Amino acid sequence: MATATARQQRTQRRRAEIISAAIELFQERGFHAATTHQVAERAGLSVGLIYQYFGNKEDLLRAVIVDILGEFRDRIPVEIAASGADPVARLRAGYRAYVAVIDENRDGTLLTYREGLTLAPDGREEIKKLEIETAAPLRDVILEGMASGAFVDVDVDLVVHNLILSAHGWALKHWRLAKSYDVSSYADAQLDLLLRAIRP
Amino acid sequence: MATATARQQRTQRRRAEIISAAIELFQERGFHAATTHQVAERAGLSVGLIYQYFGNKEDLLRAVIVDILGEFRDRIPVEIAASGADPVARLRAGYRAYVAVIDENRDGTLLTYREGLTLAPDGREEIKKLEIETAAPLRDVILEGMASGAFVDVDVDLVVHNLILSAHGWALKHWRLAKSYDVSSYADAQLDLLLRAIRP
Amino acid sequence: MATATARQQRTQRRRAEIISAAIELFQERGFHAATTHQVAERAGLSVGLIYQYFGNKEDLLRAVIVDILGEFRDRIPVEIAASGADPVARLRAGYRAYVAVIDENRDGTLLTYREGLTLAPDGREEIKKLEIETAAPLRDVILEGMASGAFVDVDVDLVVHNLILSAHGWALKHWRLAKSYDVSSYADAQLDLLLRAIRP
Amino acid sequence: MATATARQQRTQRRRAEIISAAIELFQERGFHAATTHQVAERAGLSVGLIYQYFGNKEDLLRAVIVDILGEFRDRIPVEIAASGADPVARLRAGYRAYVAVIDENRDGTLLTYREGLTLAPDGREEIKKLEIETAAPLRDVILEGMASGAFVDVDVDLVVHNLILSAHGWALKHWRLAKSYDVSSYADAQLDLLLRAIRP
DNA sequence: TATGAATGAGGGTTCATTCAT
DNA sequence: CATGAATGAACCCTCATTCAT
Repeated sequence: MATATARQQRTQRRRAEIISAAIELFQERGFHAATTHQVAERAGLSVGLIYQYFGNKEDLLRAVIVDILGEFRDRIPVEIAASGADPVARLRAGYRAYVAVIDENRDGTLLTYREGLTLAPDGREEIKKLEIETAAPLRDVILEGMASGAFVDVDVDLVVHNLILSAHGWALKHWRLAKSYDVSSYADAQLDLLLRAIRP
Repeated sequence: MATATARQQRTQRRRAEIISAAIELFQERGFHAATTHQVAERAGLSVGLIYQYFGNKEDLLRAVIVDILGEFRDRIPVEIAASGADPVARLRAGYRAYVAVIDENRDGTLLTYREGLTLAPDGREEIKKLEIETAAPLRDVILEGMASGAFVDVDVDLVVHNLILSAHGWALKHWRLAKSYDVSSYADAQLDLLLRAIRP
Repeated sequence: MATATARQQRTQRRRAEIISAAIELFQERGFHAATTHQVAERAGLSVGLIYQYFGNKEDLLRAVIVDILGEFRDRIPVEIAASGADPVARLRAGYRAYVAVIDENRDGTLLTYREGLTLAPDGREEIKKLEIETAAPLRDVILEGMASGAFVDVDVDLVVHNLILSAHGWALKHWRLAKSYDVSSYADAQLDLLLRAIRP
Repeated sequence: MATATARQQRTQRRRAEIISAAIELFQERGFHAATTHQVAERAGLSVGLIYQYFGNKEDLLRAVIVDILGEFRDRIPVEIAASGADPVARLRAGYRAYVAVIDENRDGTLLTYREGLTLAPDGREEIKKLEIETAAPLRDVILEGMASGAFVDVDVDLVVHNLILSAHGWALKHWRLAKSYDVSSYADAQLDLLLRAIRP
């Protein structure tokens, strides 16, 4: 039905608008300091509506974080796929994409760190699952590399853990890193360091 | 005067009690969700007293973070000094101490991550300074090692940044890492990886 | 639009309800001793709403005082205008109206005296301006009288100052004056005294 | 006993110091905004001591007001007595003294107005009694004048009421009056006006 | 659907007052 | 007498949430 579809689209748009406003506000002032009224105002609609789209403030936070993590899940595999077959090239592409997403969303990344515990256990589990899902493509690349002999045998999970930490580090310590690096050179420097450790 | 000293000691103890209770509560429920009344109750004293020792809730948070960072500043140099002259041994000692402090203080570490941004600019600056101070001993060890030829030439600050991130990683992702590592093996695994990258 | 008007009316009514409750309470117990919860309770609505209509407790006090002063501004000129052309009659009408308003609003008048200084400089200025505005009609009457020869030349401002003080005196010392006077006889006695001084 | 006397003197001095500090503070910030700690600090002693000299904060306020009113009670009769036998001269002397005390203690006068109601009924009664006592000398002067034919027959209490109101008016509306008058000319102008009304 | 007026529990903070030293 | 650390009741204010329109 055309009407139903139109309505659904409208709903989708509304949701996106609210999430977008919430991301901005949560980043600017932190989840707790930002009020639902402010979110409503910035999104250009009424408080009541927020409660129709998201049951409560915490659910909105969850949606916001999921939205951010979603970008990683969507973009990293694409970039890896587009980079050919060489494990090193694939790793480089994946990591660079990861850091790029973080850079475009620096405050959002911090938000995930700051407010992860704010969520109730349910939400926390959802986030953890998404984080693992997000890291999976990088994990696969390392595994492939190890299988093909391009990388030595190491604890994949530790390496992935480090990759992700170092990527997040770009947001976490941006105030210091930005003096010596830009996104691209940071990613390269980290990759060089890692490759020295895991190349045969 | 004995009395003056006794009073000072009492004051010190009180401060420590409050900070300790605050760390627990802030980490359990988050800074915003924890109430000053709860902190008072857990510390076994009255709300009013908290406000006599720390001007307000945010100052308490600041004190808590400073207190945690202080432990790094105090313990790492000692461990390094006690480990002899070999750069690798010194690095190992310093990093292990760092990870150990984090492990003993996992809640506090997470707190620093979560709530560091909650502070007003002033407090944030203070924390940043302390963080740099805290990292200095590790930084010196790397520099010595590079000077003596024990390590190849790399960007010291990047390496130190990674060391600290990976140490914090132990607290940040403890829920996952604890399945494969204990503190000690985690530190060793990370050191091995790093040494592969920076040894000639 | 009917709805908009209805809403505005409702808003006006709410404001008036809150102000009315506040006048009562502030006068009964003093501004500081009265709590916002008490005001809300007496007005039959919630605390939160008070803060939606008036930003904070002090602003409520300001509104209360402005409201009271407004009655003078509205009523005195009307009474004067309705009293003909004779300066003495006009003075009498104006002053009696002034005292009448005070009598109907004795609590409010005392409040102005007691709590006027409680306001921050901004509010104080606003009040001062209103006070001057309030006195203007009486001032004009005296000036007319002097111009027409009905009154001798005196310092208008001093005379007006005394008129207002003596009117306020009815509220300030009501506990004593009420033994000998009622509103009307008080106003007359004061007028007689004044006229002896300023009639040629 | 010399020691007992010395102790009493010390007590008297302490009391005076506290009252003096309290007057300053209460005037500067109002009774409610001033804290007992601030009073203690300004008086150069500990909070606890205030509670030994005055049972509680309200009693301190009462003492402060009594102290101020005491000055009227002490000075006006002296000035009247020193001004000879002429009723007009005596009235002038008494009123000028009254206004002078107010001028020297402008904030204290306002304090009496603002905080009179703050006191519990007991204290309020005490103040009222003192006010009447304070006005008595002026009342007597008017009565004498009426008896001697220097003044016409009027309601003494109304006249005294006006005298005192106008004197207080100097403190209450000082911000406006100070543009046209100083203490002395204000007293004279008021006296002139009054004398036109009550001289035969 | 959409609004926003209304609610009220709860939090940070203050400060008069006490009491062990 | 004198101190000042300690208490805790109480206040102002915020803000997530609801619901009549």
